[in-house]
Amino acid sequence: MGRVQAFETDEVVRSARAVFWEHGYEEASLPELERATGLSRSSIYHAFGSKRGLFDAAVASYLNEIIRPRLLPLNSPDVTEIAILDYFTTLRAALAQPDSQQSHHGCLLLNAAGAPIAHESAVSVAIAGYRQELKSSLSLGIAAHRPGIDDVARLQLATVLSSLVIAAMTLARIDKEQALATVDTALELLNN
Amino acid sequence: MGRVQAFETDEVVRSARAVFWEHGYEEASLPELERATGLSRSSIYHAFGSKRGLFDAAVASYLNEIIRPRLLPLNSPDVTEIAILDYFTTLRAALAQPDSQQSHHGCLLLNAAGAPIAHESAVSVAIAGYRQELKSSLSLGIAAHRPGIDDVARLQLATVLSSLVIAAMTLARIDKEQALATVDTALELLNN
DNA sequence: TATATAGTGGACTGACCGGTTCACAAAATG
DNA sequence: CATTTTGTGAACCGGTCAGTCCACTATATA
Repeated sequence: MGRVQAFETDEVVRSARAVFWEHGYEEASLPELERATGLSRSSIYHAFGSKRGLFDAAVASYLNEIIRPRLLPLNSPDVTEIAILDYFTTLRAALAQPDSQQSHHGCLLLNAAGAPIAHESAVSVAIAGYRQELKSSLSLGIAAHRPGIDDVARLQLATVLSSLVIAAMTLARIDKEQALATVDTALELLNN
Repeated sequence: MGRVQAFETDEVVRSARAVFWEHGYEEASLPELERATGLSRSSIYHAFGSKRGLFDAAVASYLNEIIRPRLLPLNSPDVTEIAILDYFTTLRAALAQPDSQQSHHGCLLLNAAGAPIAHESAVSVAIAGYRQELKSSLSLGIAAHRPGIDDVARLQLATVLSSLVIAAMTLARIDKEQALATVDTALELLNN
């Protein structure tokens, strides 16, 4: 029995995730990934197979650690009446925070949507799935927030709100004011 | 007096625009731009100064030839009651068309929003300006569509509709059904 | 000590990148 | 024909890329 793996895979993936989030898949270089993870390329290739393999792990990490925790309260069996308000308030706070990755780089997945990597089936499926998950979660939050709402109106509002999220994330690295104003519109719609 | 420039600058920029639209700034290579424009790199550099100079011209071309013509009816002094419905119907048709660039690649500017090039001030300013222009135009269309609407509601609806546009464009290269459904939601909101 | 595996560092492969240079050809005018 | 400008093609510069290879070191267990 030989040497045991010394690094934490999740920790390495988090570091790599930050690089992909900032630069995108294509512009994230091996030297930069080496620096961020603290591993040499031999170790990276041994653990993940390829740069693309590391990217796939980063996408999964992003969904599990950044996206889904924020959607959790909406997907809870006892989702509260204000869970959806909290979701947007939390999102707004994240976008407003001066030194957060969300604030500077928007959404890793939505950024990938506009990049060449989106042509990879697995990547576009992941992004499409994220959007559906977002809509579905918001729909549950809307139902809890407005118990009497009919299905058609609820799904429509879910489409609108998820689109406001996408727009805000897209604008995050372009114009902070417009991004925050977009989230504010979501909150206004919910408070009407 | 010597040789006259033989190529049409606008035509060259259109060809280059198609390459940047499909690949993004970073992944658009000089050889690919040479192939698409039919010019050698010497001529490209002579006419545009750099790859970035060509990209800037492509962005201007995109705004002037793709974006603004579609917003024109909304910005007209005698904007019709159904101009905004026409806008979304036309957008939907473009996204539904199997072999159009919009259908395959979404929006050149919004794709750039998630790319490293967005860190260039001039690029992010162009994207922020496009979003404001879109909102402003939609606001005019909303006013014509619903003459009695108050300012607050109109601006809110403009934010919502422009976000639906952004979401649809982002989803265009990811999931055609979701992209079209997003535009449908905009039309439903207007027909309520 | 032997065995087995993780991890490194750097050289290497083969390819490509944006941008520059320049001799030469093409084309327009005088 | 001379002059001037556009446009080409290819070599070149200096650099970078993802991925491979391998001798070597480190580490854990028996």
